[in-house]
Amino acid sequence: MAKQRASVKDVAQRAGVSVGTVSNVLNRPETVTERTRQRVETAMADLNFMRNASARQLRAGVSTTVGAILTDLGNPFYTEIARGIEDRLAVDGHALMVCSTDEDPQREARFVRQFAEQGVRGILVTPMVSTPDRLRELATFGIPSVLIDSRSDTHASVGGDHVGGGRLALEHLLAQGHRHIVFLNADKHLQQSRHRLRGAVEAITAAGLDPGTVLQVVNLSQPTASEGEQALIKLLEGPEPRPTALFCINDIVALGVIRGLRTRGLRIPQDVAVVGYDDLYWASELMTPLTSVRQPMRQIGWAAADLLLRDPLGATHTVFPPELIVRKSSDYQRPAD
Amino acid sequence: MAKQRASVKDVAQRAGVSVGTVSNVLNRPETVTERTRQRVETAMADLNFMRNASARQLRAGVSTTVGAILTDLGNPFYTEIARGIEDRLAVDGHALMVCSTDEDPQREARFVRQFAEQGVRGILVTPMVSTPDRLRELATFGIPSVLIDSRSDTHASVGGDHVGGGRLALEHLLAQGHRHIVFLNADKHLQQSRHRLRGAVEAITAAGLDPGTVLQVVNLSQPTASEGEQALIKLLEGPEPRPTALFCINDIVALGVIRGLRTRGLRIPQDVAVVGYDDLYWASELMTPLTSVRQPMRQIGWAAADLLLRDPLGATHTVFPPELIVRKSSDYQRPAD
DNA sequence: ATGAAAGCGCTAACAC
DNA sequence: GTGTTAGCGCTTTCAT
Repeated sequence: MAKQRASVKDVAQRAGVSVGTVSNVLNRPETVTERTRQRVETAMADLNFMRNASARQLRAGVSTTVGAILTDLGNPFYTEIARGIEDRLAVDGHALMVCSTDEDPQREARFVRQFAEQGVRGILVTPMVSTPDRLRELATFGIPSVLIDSRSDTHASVGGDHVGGGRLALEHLLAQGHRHIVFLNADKHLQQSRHRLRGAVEAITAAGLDPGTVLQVVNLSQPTASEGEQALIKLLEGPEPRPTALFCINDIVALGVIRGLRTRGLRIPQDVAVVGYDDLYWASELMTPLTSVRQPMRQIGWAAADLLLRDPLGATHTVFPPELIVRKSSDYQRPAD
Repeated sequence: MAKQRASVKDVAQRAGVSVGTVSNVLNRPETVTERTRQRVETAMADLNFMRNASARQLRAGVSTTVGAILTDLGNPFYTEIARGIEDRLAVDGHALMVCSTDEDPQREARFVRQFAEQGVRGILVTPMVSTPDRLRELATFGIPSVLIDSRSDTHASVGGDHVGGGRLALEHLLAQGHRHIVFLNADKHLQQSRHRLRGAVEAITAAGLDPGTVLQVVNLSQPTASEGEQALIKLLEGPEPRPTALFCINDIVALGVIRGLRTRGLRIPQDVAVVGYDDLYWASELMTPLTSVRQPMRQIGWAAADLLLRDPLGATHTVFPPELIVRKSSDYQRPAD
């Protein structure tokens, strides 16, 4: 039933040449006479020959697939990155394997190993703290990797400037007169979280204010809409003073926060201002258009894949500057108390 | 520099057994003595042995990766499907290769071939009209495939009921009193487009009305927000009567339409009602909360992968029923003219 | 229960 | 310019 696929041997036979010649037209066509090349190519077409990538990789050691280990394929931030990666890989015909870690180190470790066994050409990863260690060993086996969206001294990386992004957001909120701000942050171990917090604190200090009194940090167990909404509820039920502004680690969390504020009849931005991060494509169309720190996700993905393919060694760090897009959710000048 | 990876040979040597035994430990541990199994496993751990998937696949013919050919990894509809696929594959340790066709048959053909060369275990694809032909040949080579989101007589498929979805949307709009409705549809060759249109027409006919006068169809070159907005502008500038309701092929198009209506000062739903499709997670939080036909994307992806892995032959069709979620964008009873 | 050896499809070195 | 051949790492008979 299952027909056998044609191999180089079959092609060679049909074209009346040796397998070596077939291999040559495949890999070094310039070394083959025009005439025989034609014959071989005809034979290939006739037999519908398809190279066996496993055999090729086993023998030649060349891999043409790249693995991407992302935090969550269900999150547009990461899929935009994936799209950028894909576009770059398509340029020279590489394939992309993907997986989501959901920030579980165990899962990540499994995927790293799986990709290594597949013999991928390299690995792109939106990392956790422990990730670089897991990748170092692979590097000794000749499997390079590039970190996305956060950096490490030992690895090449491509991402946004999170310190700058945090600073931008806070500068804006301070300028709008806010003095009780809550940062709905992700896991405190994540570099992005720490960097954005650092930027926020810098902005407050630079304004001559005390971070300890101006900024309260809440770490979410997951940066999702429902966690954002939960955290908001707790804040509203908590002790005074109520915050006048919320800085959210991403737009999805902000979405949940906006929903929660609306449900409770609080006005945005008059009662509470909201700032998100990533500037996802729907941010401008929300019930309250969302102020957000924009990152060029697709470019980041593209650049990361590009780095991996051209120059995976060395610890280059490509940083894309963030951009604050001010919209209604924070567009309100607060009167001084 | 680049250390060599340990092979079964190295493991065998270190454990003082033959490579056959190592292979047995890997593939049929029950046939090996407890004691030697221990020894081999220790050796593997010591050498940090990683199986070479290429060699394994070449020799044993088993592949542990699945290819998914999706329309667009940048679109949440497809990434939710991807996430569902991924979750199912993770259950038995399969890896996922993905790519976006952007509805380009050429690209699709390239990816099909690429996956075939990789020797994937099977292919999942959100197809175009010509897709089944492209896959049929692979089936004869023993590479099964499952269509997602649209069906064919020759292939297994998993997806939503688009006829039913179109019917739901139109029944609703007709009940609200609309008699001039525009369907912002995708490519007319896509099965989803045709099915949803058929459902829409059915609903109109069932209501005793004339589809020709009630429904106008506009086919978008791409189902994107900006194309949706463009189409809207043309409609508004076009001849009377202006439509009172817009049925959009997906929520992204609806997003553009809503933006366009707002920009031009038209009220939703009083002046124009809008209905989307897919019910993406932000639909309820838009400036005008969006009525939409919900599809269980993640489940669809999961079911498709499940089908591929368990029972890829035969032409099973799994259909998930759509659900209409009514929100403000269409929540207005139109007075009879 | 374990070992020896053939061979999956391909590439690359070498011979002609 | 083309043919011959060894061998990549693994699995799998077939002996023992």
